[in-house]
Amino acid sequence: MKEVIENDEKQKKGSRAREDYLEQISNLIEEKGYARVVDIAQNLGISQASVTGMIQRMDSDRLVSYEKYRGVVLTSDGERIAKAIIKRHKSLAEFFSLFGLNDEETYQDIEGIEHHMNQKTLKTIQALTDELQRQPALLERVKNKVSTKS
Amino acid sequence: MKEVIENDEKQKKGSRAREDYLEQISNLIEEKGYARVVDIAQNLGISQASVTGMIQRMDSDRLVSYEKYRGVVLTSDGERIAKAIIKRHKSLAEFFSLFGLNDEETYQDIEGIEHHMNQKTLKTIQALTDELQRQPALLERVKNKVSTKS
DNA sequence: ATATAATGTTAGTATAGACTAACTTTTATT
DNA sequence: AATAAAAGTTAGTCTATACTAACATTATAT
Repeated sequence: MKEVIENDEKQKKGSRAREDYLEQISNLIEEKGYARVVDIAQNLGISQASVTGMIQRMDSDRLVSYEKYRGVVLTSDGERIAKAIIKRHKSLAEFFSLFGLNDEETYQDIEGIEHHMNQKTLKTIQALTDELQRQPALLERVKNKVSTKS
Repeated sequence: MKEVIENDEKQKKGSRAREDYLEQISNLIEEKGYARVVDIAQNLGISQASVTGMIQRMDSDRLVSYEKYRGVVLTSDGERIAKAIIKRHKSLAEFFSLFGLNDEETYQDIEGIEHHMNQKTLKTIQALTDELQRQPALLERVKNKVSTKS
């Protein structure tokens, strides 16, 4: 019984949508010092009303702290999740940009992928990035392989 | 007007859930020659009733062809999408298994990731896999880096 | 061939997350 | 301070996808 409730909560806290909100909120606070509904909506490409609804739910889940007409701030849980997702995003972006993959399409890929990557997998990507950065010749060979692929 | 309809259709056909169904159905047909509701449900970890409902919707979308109490088969559209997603799955599985990442956790990662990877990104992964397979020493260096990472 | 088990379907329900329209509050401009 | 614009909220709706319970069909075993 308890198990089920805990699983549900974990599921909710870590949902794709919530992670996207947390990422944007964190970025906005970083950039401008605050996160407004209108900007979150803009960055996520959804309506303001949807954002208001979601941040209310996220407040119930203790991911953010919200007071009507005032801004949103991250709780420690929210902060932790946001940091993790942003770190993943950066690692993936760095990895793909090695190959000149940093257009809009790849950005979409990253946004999709970043939610599904555990620590171990992420570390492998990071190690690979590191190695490729140290070996430009190797990187070139791989890049060449991509363009001449079947 | 037309744009909107086309986008909606594309969205529906390519949804995460539908891709998962197509992948499992294709795998089942490959393995056993047919795809039963009970097996699809089993493989996806959901109820039989949910599968029945979904394959009915997928029949409307022309992703599968379905007749009550008879099996499900893939249409050419379904086949095409299934092939693409399975190819992505295999490429990713091959890549990660290079690093000994092929446990249950990584499998989950792959299932999440495979839906969000365009052709260009996939080719890069494949080229990298190829290069690492040809250079065991390089692979070892990267693997070693992972285990001694901060 | 009938009883039982396995499989499949229907009907009704729930939930997450989006939407629009209408309304309220806050901020900016004169 | 009055008003217009911008931002935020509420209420109600929609869709995708899952669920359970009850029922229907098909397959299996005696």
